[in-house]
Amino acid sequence: MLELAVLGLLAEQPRHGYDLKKRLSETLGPLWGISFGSLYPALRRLERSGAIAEVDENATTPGASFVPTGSLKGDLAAARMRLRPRPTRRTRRAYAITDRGRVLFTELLTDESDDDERAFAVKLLFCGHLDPAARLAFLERRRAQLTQRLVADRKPATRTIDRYTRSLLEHRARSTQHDLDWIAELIAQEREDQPDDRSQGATA
Amino acid sequence: MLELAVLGLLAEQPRHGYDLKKRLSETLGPLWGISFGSLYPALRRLERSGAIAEVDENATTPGASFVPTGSLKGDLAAARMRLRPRPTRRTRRAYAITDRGRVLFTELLTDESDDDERAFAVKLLFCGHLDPAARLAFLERRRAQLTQRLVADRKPATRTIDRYTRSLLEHRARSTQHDLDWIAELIAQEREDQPDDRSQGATA
DNA sequence: TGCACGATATATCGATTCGATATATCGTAT
DNA sequence: ATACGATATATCGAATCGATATATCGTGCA
Repeated sequence: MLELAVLGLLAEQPRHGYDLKKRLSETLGPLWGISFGSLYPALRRLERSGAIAEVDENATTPGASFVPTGSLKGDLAAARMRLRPRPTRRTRRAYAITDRGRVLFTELLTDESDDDERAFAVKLLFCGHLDPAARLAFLERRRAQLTQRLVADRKPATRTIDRYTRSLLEHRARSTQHDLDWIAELIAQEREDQPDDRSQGATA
Repeated sequence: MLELAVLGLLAEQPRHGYDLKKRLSETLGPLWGISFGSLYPALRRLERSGAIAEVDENATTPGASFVPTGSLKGDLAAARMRLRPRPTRRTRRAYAITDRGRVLFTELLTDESDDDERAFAVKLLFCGHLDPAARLAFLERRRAQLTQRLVADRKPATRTIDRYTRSLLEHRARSTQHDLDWIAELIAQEREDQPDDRSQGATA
């Protein structure tokens, strides 16, 4: 999931870790407070797998020039580092998405096997990269999921429940309905933009 | 967090793992799909620390009779197990909360340092165990948190954002407002039940 | 000039949680 | 009998979290 989020942001332009975290936190907000302890390992995983690559931050045309910044930028800093046992880098590392990364991005974005709350939010952020039909399918999938949940929520509890528990359950049901209305509106907007409606036909 | 949830349920009556998971899943629902991979280790942690203890399921008076079920219930099953290298138990293990556990439960329930979405939901489930003043403080804390978030959500985005991102942010703000209304009502109900309002007075 | 301090930035550790998988037991319908 | 689905526990590797450490940058101010 984190990998999808990172790839999605890097698909726009090269960024460094701290920036990625800021963007994701302000957009996903309380739903997913990404931590550095998961972000940096994720970046290393992606780099190892060749989905992203470190780039010179000053490269203005993203994707074009991969200047592998193996050399150093500041001699003083470098000298200081050489004095220490493990020369940990603490200056910016900018990453750009690679062609392999774009393929992976599409795979993760269209993967239907993981569809929890988080996954939906992240995928929605980047569903502009999907073609209209796939995007509609994605939204419909979410709608079905929420409808399903609402059915489960509506059925009265089998056992006696405490006052606060009841309130929580009632609020959850209302929230689900709220989410459902939202998705329905997103779908309506999609259909408006795409009246080309061959309803589930295989005439792609 | 899981520990609080487990202790809260066991405070009502002894239960076994599978049951705990069912209860929590149906109540916390999509917000927190507890997995066995976290539940069973949590049970072992709690048992090691003495917060819970294994009990005979047939014990009708919880907390009174701790019959350590070291002995076996079925000879045939036991015989079958002895034939295997590692006689893993797969029959029910019921646990009951101990006095140590009740202390820990209260500590976790009143701990203000972790207050994310999950923590709020879990604590709400068990806030009936708090005294009215503490419960009100808990709800007020949540209200402040949501109000804070709403302020952050309301401020217009500094940068250009995509259509779907905007929709997500708008929906989030509405959801937060929805949650806030809910909490406000819970608080109102509390004050109704507790008009005894000596505002922060120590006259318990 | 220098230097204190908060914001920016990366890294890492231990613990918790997740998701998948394996396997045993129980109830019941055929 | 026995096949099957629901109940039940256990475990592994990987992802994530939360805390902590440390370096660098920008800015105000003495």
